[in-house]
Amino acid sequence: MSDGLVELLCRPVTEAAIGLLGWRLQSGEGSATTEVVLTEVEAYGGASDPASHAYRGKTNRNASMFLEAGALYVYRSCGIHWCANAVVGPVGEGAAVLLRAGKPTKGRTVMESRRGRQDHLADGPGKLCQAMSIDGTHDGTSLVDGPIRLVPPDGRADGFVTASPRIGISRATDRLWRFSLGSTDS
DNA sequence: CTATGGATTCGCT
DNA sequence: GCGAATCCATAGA
Repeated sequence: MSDGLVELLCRPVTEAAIGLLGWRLQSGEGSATTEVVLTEVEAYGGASDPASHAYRGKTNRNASMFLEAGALYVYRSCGIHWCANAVVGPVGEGAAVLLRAGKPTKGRTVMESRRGRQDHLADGPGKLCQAMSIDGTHDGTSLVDGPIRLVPPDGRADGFVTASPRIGISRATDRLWRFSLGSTDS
């Protein structure tokens, strides 16, 4: 059932990140429903990951990162764009999976309208949030039962998983914790 | 209290 | 390919 998500997110952060590939991120309702298939994620550990916001401990800003698995952690990058993370592990762990990019499957027109563009609707963390209409008000909400939902892949995920260095950070770049899903259908 | 940096994106050359 | 735009929390004195 819906507990599949929580079970997945209770596994080690790298496995959870890989497992999340192919899942569908859903937001909105009715005609405004938007849905993307996750094609790119990044794993972020807790205190042992220098690149993680949770590295220096729990703060007001990243408090949601320390919630239980299945919570949504939204933060602001460079004060302009929003980035969405799925919290991983037990309460207090501080691990999360950054949802970097996705492929629009539903509500594409709505996304185009929100983004004001026809291309690159959700191929970046900030773009993904804008396309899905995720902002600070969704910080700390549940991905199982909330405005932003994560639902299992319909069938088996086609394609292959590629591991590569994380992007946009200055520390621990040697960890191949960025996972992208190469689809067989392009 | 003031200074600095960040998991980004967009536009121009 | 490179630089600018922009908000807030943390660190230091």
